[in-house]
Amino acid sequence: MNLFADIKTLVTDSLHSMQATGALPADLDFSNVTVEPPRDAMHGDMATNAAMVLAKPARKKPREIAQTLAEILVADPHVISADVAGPGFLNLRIDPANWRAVVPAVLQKGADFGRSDMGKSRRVNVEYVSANPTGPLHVGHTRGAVFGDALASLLDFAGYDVTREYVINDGGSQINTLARSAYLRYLEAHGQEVSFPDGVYPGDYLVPVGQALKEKFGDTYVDQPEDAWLEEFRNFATDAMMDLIREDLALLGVKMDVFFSEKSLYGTGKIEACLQTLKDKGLIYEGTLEPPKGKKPDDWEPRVQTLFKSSEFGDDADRPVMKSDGSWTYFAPDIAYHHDKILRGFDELIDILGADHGGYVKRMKAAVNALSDGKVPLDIKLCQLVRLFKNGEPFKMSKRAGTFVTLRDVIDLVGPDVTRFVMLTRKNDAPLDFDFSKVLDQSKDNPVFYVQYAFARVNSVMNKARDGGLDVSDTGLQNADLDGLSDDAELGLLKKLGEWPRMLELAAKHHEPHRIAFYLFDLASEFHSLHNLGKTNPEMRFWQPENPDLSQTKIALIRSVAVVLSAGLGILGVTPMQEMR
RNA sequence: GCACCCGUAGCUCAGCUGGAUAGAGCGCUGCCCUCCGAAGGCAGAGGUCUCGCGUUCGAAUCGCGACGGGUGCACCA
Repeated sequence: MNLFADIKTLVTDSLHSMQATGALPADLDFSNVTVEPPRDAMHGDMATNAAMVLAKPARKKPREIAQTLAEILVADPHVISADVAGPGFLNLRIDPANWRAVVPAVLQKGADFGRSDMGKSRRVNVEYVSANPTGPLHVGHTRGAVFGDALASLLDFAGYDVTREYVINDGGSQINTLARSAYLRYLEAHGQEVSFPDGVYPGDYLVPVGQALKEKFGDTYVDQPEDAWLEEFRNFATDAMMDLIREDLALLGVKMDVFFSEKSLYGTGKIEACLQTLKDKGLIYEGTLEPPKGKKPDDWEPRVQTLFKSSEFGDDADRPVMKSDGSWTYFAPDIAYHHDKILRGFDELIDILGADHGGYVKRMKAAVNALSDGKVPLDIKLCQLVRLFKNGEPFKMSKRAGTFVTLRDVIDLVGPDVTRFVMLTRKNDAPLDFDFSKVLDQSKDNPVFYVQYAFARVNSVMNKARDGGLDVSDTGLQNADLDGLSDDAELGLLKKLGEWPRMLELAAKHHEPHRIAFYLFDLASEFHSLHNLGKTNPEMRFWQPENPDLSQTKIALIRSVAVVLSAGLGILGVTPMQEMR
């Protein structure tokens, strides 16, 4: 159930009947009509802007339309009052019974309450992390991983058919660097003194790879030229790094459906076929680009290359797909990869990238637009930097990797739940401060704790009531008489619960999982507030041993809060805690 | 120079794609436990939504132009 959607339907039905009686002209677009919570609760339960939106096309005064609409709406049993306010707002008061009905709906559906079919099972591919397989994941990857995973879960909850995908960049030259770095560790494993020049990866994580290479190949490659071992070491090291990355992801609780190898595009004709498709559309040509503006490279000279006409799709310039020596640029296999996703039948594509890839957005959207004839939308979400602190001091070095803080470092220090929640308390395009000391703080200053605590607190009350002999099972609570929920604070909490399905659809529509984190914080806040009323006013306590019926009513409400908290945390990938330790 | 992101309370940030008197948390001031978990709650002070022009019934939100901050601008991946 989604009360806001129900009332919106009621409003549009009423508008149609106004058209039938001639109160409104027949040809009107209702798509801008909204039903939403008013900013100020004093105004009512819901407000609609229908009269103001329609005033101009209908050539009527907004207040006049609102008045007629109000008369129709109050006739409906759901609506207690409909008042015209301000320039033409229509404020609605809903029969509290409608809000109370949220409770049995939550208790019956459990964690599925709020699930939506807005996605209509459309197939969405969410590509995230996709770190180069050259070492362990670091904090930057962590944010992208958490964001992508939560977004995927959110879309799933909203009725999309979601595929979580990781593309392994195993085709580029950084893999050669990895192989050479592994070779040095291999020599080291044979007791040789090695040094690590600039341009190779010095991290300790390659030590075991060197050992494993020794076990596998013995001393076969010890004094051999690069040609002899490069291919072999590339494959071995890439596999080892992907195992490492999979372990990292597992620590975070991230599970991918597909690991796509970029290498699989080479030598299979896929890149060629993709570019031929573009060529057939007249979007590939031989040409010369302008020199780059700003810092001009010293060695720049005009050269003829194979270019993609991305400027026809809003990019600033055309982009090269082939170098002058005839090899592919990075862009070419990436286009082919997105082409592959289109060919696999996805209706929508989403890429999660680091903010440093901002320059890539327009050209990739251009390519997808061209290849799908504008039919498959591509949304690219850029995740800003994470700034790490400890006790207010910047935190930079890792014991493991030496040069950067790894995902494992973060998980070891604060655990996956805290990591995930904190990283989702900011929208993706805002930088995030992550202070190791603050995120572990057990107080209301820490949103993670605050939300978890609300859940634990509900459980605590329920345990107490259960010990007192009350039936607090979900089926038992469904039978509670909810008329006893009449206090403003209780109704406020009911309304907040009623907003959950609506909030969720908006978050899914905008690809913004952070909205869930903020909602959960608000919900927890209203719960704590209500809980506190019982401190001074015993009648407001949830568990009142002398009044089991009323207790059951109140506990049905807070149990619903716990269910929604749990569902929301579940989408974010955070495990709710029964009790705080 | 160009593109993208950002600019909201002293600080860190929300603001539901144009709605009503712009909201939280921290910090500051003052309150509330013989208490279902005070690991909490309530109240107060604090704003020219960076600035200007425009669009309209109505702008923090949309458009244009400044200013300030970040990121990216190679045949790198």
